[in-house]
Formats: sequence, C-alpha cells, structure tokens
Amino acid sequence: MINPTMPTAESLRPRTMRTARPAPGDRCSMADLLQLMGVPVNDHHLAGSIPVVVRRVASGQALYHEGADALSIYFVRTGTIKTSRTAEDGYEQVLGFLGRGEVVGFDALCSGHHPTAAVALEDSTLYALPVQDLFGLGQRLPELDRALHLAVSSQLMRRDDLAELMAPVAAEVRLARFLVQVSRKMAAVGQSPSRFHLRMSRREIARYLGVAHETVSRSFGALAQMGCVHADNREVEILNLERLRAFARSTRRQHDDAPPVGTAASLHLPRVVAGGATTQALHQ
Amino acid sequence: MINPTMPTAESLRPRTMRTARPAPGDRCSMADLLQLMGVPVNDHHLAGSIPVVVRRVASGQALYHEGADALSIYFVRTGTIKTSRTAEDGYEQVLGFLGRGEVVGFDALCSGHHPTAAVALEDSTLYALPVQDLFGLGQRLPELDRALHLAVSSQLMRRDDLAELMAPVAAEVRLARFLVQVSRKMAAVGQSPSRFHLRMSRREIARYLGVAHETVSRSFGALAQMGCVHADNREVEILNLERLRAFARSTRRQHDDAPPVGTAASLHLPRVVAGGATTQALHQ
DNA sequence: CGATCGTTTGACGGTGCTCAATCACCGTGG
DNA sequence: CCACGGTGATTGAGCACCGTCAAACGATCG
Repeated sequence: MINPTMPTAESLRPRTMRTARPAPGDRCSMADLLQLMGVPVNDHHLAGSIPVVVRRVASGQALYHEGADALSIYFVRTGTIKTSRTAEDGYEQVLGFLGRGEVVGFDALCSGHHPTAAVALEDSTLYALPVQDLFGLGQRLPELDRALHLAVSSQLMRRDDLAELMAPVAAEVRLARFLVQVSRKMAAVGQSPSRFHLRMSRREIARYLGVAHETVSRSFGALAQMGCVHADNREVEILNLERLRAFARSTRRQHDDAPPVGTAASLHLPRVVAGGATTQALHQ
Repeated sequence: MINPTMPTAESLRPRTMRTARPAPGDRCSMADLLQLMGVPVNDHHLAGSIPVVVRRVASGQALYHEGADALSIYFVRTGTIKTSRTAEDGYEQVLGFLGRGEVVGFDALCSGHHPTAAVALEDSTLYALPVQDLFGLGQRLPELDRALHLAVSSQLMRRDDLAELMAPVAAEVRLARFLVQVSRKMAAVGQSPSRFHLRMSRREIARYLGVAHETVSRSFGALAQMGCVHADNREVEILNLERLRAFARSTRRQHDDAPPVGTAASLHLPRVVAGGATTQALHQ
C-alpha cells in the first residue's frame, strides 16, 4: 500500500465489511460537513446542533442506481465514488471519479431521479443530505447554501475535465491528462502527487477515457517508455511530472484557422498527430 | 431544463423579433427571471421590485472571455450562447450550446474566473446577476435560491449530454444524437422539433462532437441517405424521428460481460454492423 | 493447485483524420 | 452584369491510429 496519511487507512482491503450502518462513534454534525467543504462557520453552535447522516458504502456496492429516486445528495468523506451511465446494450460510460469533499448526486435534483449510477471503488463514507431538507437547511444555514454553490460550481468545472479527456486527441495524451488530474487531486487532499495507488481498474479508466482497455495498457507502456511514469499494476509513480504535463498539453494538429499564437511553443514531444478510428465495439 | 409541469406556455413563443434594440421598455425585474426559470413566485411584490440587469450581446460577440473575472452569472432570455475552451495551440473545444432558460457562467463561481469562454451565436439577451449579490439575493428570495439549484442541477445533467456525444461511437451516431438533442430542446421552448434552423456552423458542430468538420458533412450525407433527415445548409428537417432515435441509440456490441438479464432480449438493435457501416448502410 | 479475473502483448483491418480540390453563396467594386 | 476575393459546405484519396480478435501472463482466492 502507500501513503497511510489518511485516517481509517486500516480498512482498505475489500473485506466483507459490516453492513451499512451509521457508525456509533462517528461525529456527524453539520459543522463537520462544513469543515470538510472548507467553509468558515459563523454560528458554530447552530451548525454543531444539526445532525447529518453518515452513510457507509462497501467496496463495489452502489450508492444509488441509475434511475433511482433522488432521496439525498452526498458529500464524500472518505473513499472513492465512481459515477457512470450504462447504455441499453450494456456499454458503461464512466463520468467521473469523486474523492474527498466532492458532491455526488446533485444532478438528480432537477428531475427527482438519478440520471447516473454511483458505486464505491473502495469502502467509503459519505454525508447524506435529504433533498427534502436541502432547501430549508440552506435558508437556515447560509454557510451551507454557500458551500453548496461552491461545490456544485466545482462539479461543473469537472465537466471540463471530462471534455478534456474525451477530446479527440491521441490515447496516450488522454492517459497523460488523466494522470495529471489524478496527481492534482492527490495533492489537493494532502497526499503524495507523485506516487499513488489507483482505485480503479484499467477497464474503468478505459471507459472513462473513451478507449479500449487494451489501449490503456499500451498507453501506460508508452508513457513508461518516455520516462514519464512507472506503473506496476495500480501502483503509479510519476517520474517526470513536467514532461508529463507538457505531453498532456499536446493536442492534435489543426489545419483550419491557426491563430499565430506568438512563439512556436512545440519544441519537444514527438507524435502530435492523431488520426484513426474511434468506432465500433469498444472491447470492455 | 424547464419544468414541463409549468404553465406559462403562452409567453414561450418567441414573439418574432422584438429583441431588436436595447430594451428601453423592457421589464427587467426578478419576477421575470423567475418566470423564465419556471419557478412559482410567492411574493410577487418583492420579486417585482428587485431590478435585474439585462445584457445584450450581438451575434459573434463574447459574453465573457476565457479566464476573465467572474462578475456575473447569466440566464439566457433570448438567443443562443456557445461555451468553449481553447487549447494553447488554438484548438477550440465546444462545451455546449445554451438556449432559453439556461444558466451561463456558473462554473466560474468557485474560482472567481471563467474557465470557459461564452460567445453569442446570434443576437441574444441575458439576465445578469452579479456574483456579489448572489448570496444575499438567495437569502432574501428563497425562490431564487431554489431556481438556482434547479438550473445548476440541469446544467450538471448536460454534462451527460456531452459525454453521450463524445462517447466512442461512430461519427454518424454522434451527429444523430446531437440532432435528437437539438430537437428535444426545440420542443422544450415550444418550437417545431422537426424543422429548425441550426444556429451554429458545421465547424462548431464538429468541435462539439469531437470530429473533423469534413466528417460532419459526410455524416449529414449519410443520415440523409438513410432517410432520417433532410439538411440544406443550416436548415434541417427531421423526416423520421423514430428512426433517427433508434440509430442514435446504437452503440457498439459488447460480448464481454453481457448482463444476463432474464429473457434474452429479442430486440435487435439497428446496430451499425462491423465492416463498413458507412458505405453499406443498408439500402437507400 | 486450478479457476477466475485483470493486465499485457501481438496481428490485422477499418474508420476517420489529414491534405486538397471544388462548389455554392456572399458582399464589393469595376 | 460579371469578375474578384472570402467564407462555409461538400467531396475525394491516402494513411495510420486504434478497435477487434486472440492468446499469454500474472494475481488473487477458494
């Protein structure tokens, strides 16, 4: 394993685990939630007096299924959550990997149903806010309202991440961008940005990047050969972050309207070109 | 999007081109904004007494540039807004086309800067809410707070649309999905879902779908040959919506982990069979 | 140890990107 | 009225990235 900096590092193994149950010793007040969200609290007494449900989800279990009624929205306290949609024919499109502090399920608010599914990639705990209480709590506790807006705004920005990853660039560049994003997230929660343990399988990465899982393997190999990273199964070490970022920036060549953006910046990095077939049956 | 249960169908009809000039007589109060968002208003007097700035943007002009300070967030009243990001090398990734009732610029809230650019594709008008007033207004006027949450939730759902379009499926299917989305949006604002005028160029569609613009042209041709649509430049007529939807649903076959769901689904998807989907494309 | 799953590597074929040329539709000016 | 550029849409030819299929490996677990 790696980086035992986080609490509850004890239970990483996907054990049978005790069934979902509000842990007895868990502190679960609104004050904790607001602290997690990084919002300063004025009325500590009020915030501390409002209880918040903590929900536990075992590795591989679903927080909610696609199409389920929207009962609550969640905030990741520990662990990792994967959100995805599944097409009629069974193809699963991974939409995101959510970590500590991120909102889950907010997109269900407008329709009353979850348009996506959410499953835990490891044993996880989340704060749960019933949607029926949401509005009232926001009025009673302005800090919560503010935190909610900020968190959702962040979540909207993550759409850009997804677009960035699925953009029509070479598969190796997609993987590089993905690793940069992971690295950034690790740093954001105070863990090592250069050595980490991926919580998701190659297949899930592939479904996130929109490529075949064999291609993910090959791309890992390519990045390793470039000296950017060293990957052993899910253990990843970033050897040269600067080079990785530079490579991640490379896009495809464009030939229509190229605004002469100052100096030609593309000095190194071979293969900028991308072509190829993005079609048919992604091997799952 | 807008809650379909709401009445006010009368005012949805675009009253021709009254959006001609800068609004001397335009009513621009919070009540109008809330009506646009489809939220019932309790305190009409209060809502009507709060003025709201209406901003006009000429076709081709920017609402805000990428990286600009987040001064306001906007709600489209009339027209169409394109949001996009531009990579260092000049490649523009279109993130969405926003129409009546949709929020623009909310993703800037968490960082204070706009991570994307927003450009008008036609002469447009938008309600503008200064970010510094946002929280105060939300507390004063609970309806606004609620409307905001719903609108942002919708916006989060649109991320799924983007993922759906950029998913690794054939270019023709992407275009079909795009047209279905446009059709649905047209219906949502009370216009014809089968005949409409696209507000964006082929290039912009291409950068939205993540393909080359030549491929968009070819895909239009393919859909036309299938008898689904008839396209003349930006004028599009959907001839067979059912067929188009069916085609848009087709993804790819998967044989790896097929969900062993009860009875074998006898439904044969009109799938794009391997081996030259474009050229053979059945008859017609 | 055998079974199952995830990962890796190889070979082959196809789709879609690149590079071009052409056409249609403008607004301008000769 | 028509030549002249400019923009956007369409069409064609060639090539290579990546999806498919296949098989070997490795890891975990019963």
